Amino acid sequence: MAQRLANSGLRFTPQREVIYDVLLSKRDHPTADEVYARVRTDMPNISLATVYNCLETLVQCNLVRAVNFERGPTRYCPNLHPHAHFHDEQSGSTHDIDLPAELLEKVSAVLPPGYDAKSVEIIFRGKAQPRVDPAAP
Amino acid sequence: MAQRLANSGLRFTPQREVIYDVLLSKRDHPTADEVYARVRTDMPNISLATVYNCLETLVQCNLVRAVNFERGPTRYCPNLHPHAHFHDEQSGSTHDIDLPAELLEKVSAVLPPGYDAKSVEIIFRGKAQPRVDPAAP
DNA sequence: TTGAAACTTAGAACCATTACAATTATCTAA
DNA sequence: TTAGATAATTGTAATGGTTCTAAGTTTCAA
Ligand SMILES: [Mn+2]
Ligand SMILES: [Mn+2]
Ligand SMILES: [Zn+2]
Ligand SMILES: [Zn+2]
Repeated sequence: MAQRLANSGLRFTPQREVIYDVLLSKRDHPTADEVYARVRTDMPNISLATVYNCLETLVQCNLVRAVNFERGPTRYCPNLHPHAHFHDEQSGSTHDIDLPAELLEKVSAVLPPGYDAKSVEIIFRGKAQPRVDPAAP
Repeated sequence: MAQRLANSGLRFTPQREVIYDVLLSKRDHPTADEVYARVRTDMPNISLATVYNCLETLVQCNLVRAVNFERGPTRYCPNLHPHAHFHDEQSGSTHDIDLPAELLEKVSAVLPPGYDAKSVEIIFRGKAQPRVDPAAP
């Protein structure tokens, strides 16, 4: 992380570190407000403005992805693998869906000549069954 | 249109009609503000609140799709065919990309068991070359 | 160690959208 | 063809996530 920041002329700060830790430790695509609440248990005097600033910084240096559903608050995701998002409309929860490189190629292949896509974003909406743990009693 | 509205117990109003006409006549994914500006040339006393209300109504009865890019203002699209959106980051313009049913199936096939998607949204970002008209001199 | 550049902070401002409450229009059924 | 119930429109205020600002603080290369 320090390396990635330095590469962009950015500095390593306690605020950036704890925010990134929060994202890594619970990967449920929290909003800035949720990150703020979690970070405050470790760093009670951090400001919400700093949370926004740091999240933006982490997105800039490609450690974190910003995800949007309709006009709701932006959510933050530290999963750097190519993946889609499944938005469960009942629970409001968001799940990562792995995307094989092969599928991404097939998707980009629908673009007519002249279109040069730098990124592809795929969002599913619907409901996800709560999986039953097969090891449960 | 009147039929589609009546089916949902909604009324056919001049405001709804002119807003839908505006969307059909220039399919460049305008924002509510842009729709408001266009509608006012025909109906100068319409209110912005009504534009928002009517757009929402058209979305509800499936005559129009709402499209969002990051946190920018919602854009509105009367194209009912399954299609993706290509967002040109230089010009800010948005283009429809036709999606073959076959591709949509392949995309949905990446979902693990237990996930039931009601809709799939695909957004490309990048740059689109201005196409040269082959019939031009 | 120092100092320039970067960062954090509290609070104000922004802006797309939604809520509100009063007025007006639509449309069903007498 | 109206009456009147229901739905829609309107101007304006409020909301909420986010960004801006300007003052103080920290980082880190030299
Ligand atoms: Mn947020
Ligand atoms: Mn809009
Ligand atoms: Zn994710
Ligand atoms: Zn479209």
